[in-house]
Amino acid sequence: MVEQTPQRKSPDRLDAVFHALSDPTRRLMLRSLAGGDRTVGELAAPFRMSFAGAAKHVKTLERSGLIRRTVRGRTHICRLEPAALANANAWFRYYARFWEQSLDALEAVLREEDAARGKPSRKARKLPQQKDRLNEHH
Amino acid sequence: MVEQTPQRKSPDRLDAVFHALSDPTRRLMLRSLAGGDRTVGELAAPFRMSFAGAAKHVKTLERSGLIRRTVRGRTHICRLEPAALANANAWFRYYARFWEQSLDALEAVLREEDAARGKPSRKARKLPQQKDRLNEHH
DNA sequence: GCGATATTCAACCACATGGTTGAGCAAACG
DNA sequence: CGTTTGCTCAACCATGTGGTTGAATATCGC
Repeated sequence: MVEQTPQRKSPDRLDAVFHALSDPTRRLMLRSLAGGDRTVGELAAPFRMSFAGAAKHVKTLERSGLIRRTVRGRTHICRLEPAALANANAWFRYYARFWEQSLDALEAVLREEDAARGKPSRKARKLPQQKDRLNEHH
Repeated sequence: MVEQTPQRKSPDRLDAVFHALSDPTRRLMLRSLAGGDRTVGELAAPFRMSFAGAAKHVKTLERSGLIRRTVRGRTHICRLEPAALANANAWFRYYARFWEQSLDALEAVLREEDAARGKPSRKARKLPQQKDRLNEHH
């Protein structure tokens, strides 16, 4: 039997957050919002799709809680809402515990950007014997 | 300019990864896998849905790259494949700095980013010239 | 061999999703 | 005032998704 979920604290918002993130258009919109608040029109502009189509994506982001919108006159200004992302990030952190061994391998991947060449430090992390992994760590 | 930064490594895998994570059943399966390798039957057992239904979820996880399966006899053993998760985690890392900016003192982040380049006061609100395409293929 | 086990596969269903178009509506502009 | 702007809404369509059932396919135990 599978234990009760680690996501019980943020009930089903995680579903919406991850779903929102699963679309490249919406990720790019978030990326744009990372540079500052944007109107729906500004968010929609870069995409080839219709305005209403892009506005749907904005609404999806809003429903997920990732962004918030304030109406000012006829323009709707969107801004990031970091709380929702924090939940998803917490999810990753939770699982990072279990995947710790592989996670420092992934750290290496992330650093590859900086240390792409230069040092062949190659930590040779013993390429884990998949037998005893993550059982001692809770 | 909108750089395609974090997604370029595994082109559309991010879509699949976030999509896989957007379902609570699949997240619970991942949680089970965090405790060790599992057969498809073991993964499916805790859920009230049909076996074939659960097996579909397993397949979705596999397609996303989050898990890998090795066939041994008639049983299929699934194990976590953290590399895919690494990309999603990298995505979070990338956006974390923008998020912090809206969370607390944005000047700190701006200083770290721009002071090195010598660009003084900066209004993040300014709309960048993103008229150029960022649609398609990210 | 036989039968039980572990799994995939195919067909099907209800419904959500991503996209379109066209209309409608409130606010800003001249 | 009327017209344009910014945006939502509703209808529609194609495809995808989560779920079912009923096979079919290997494999293990006897």
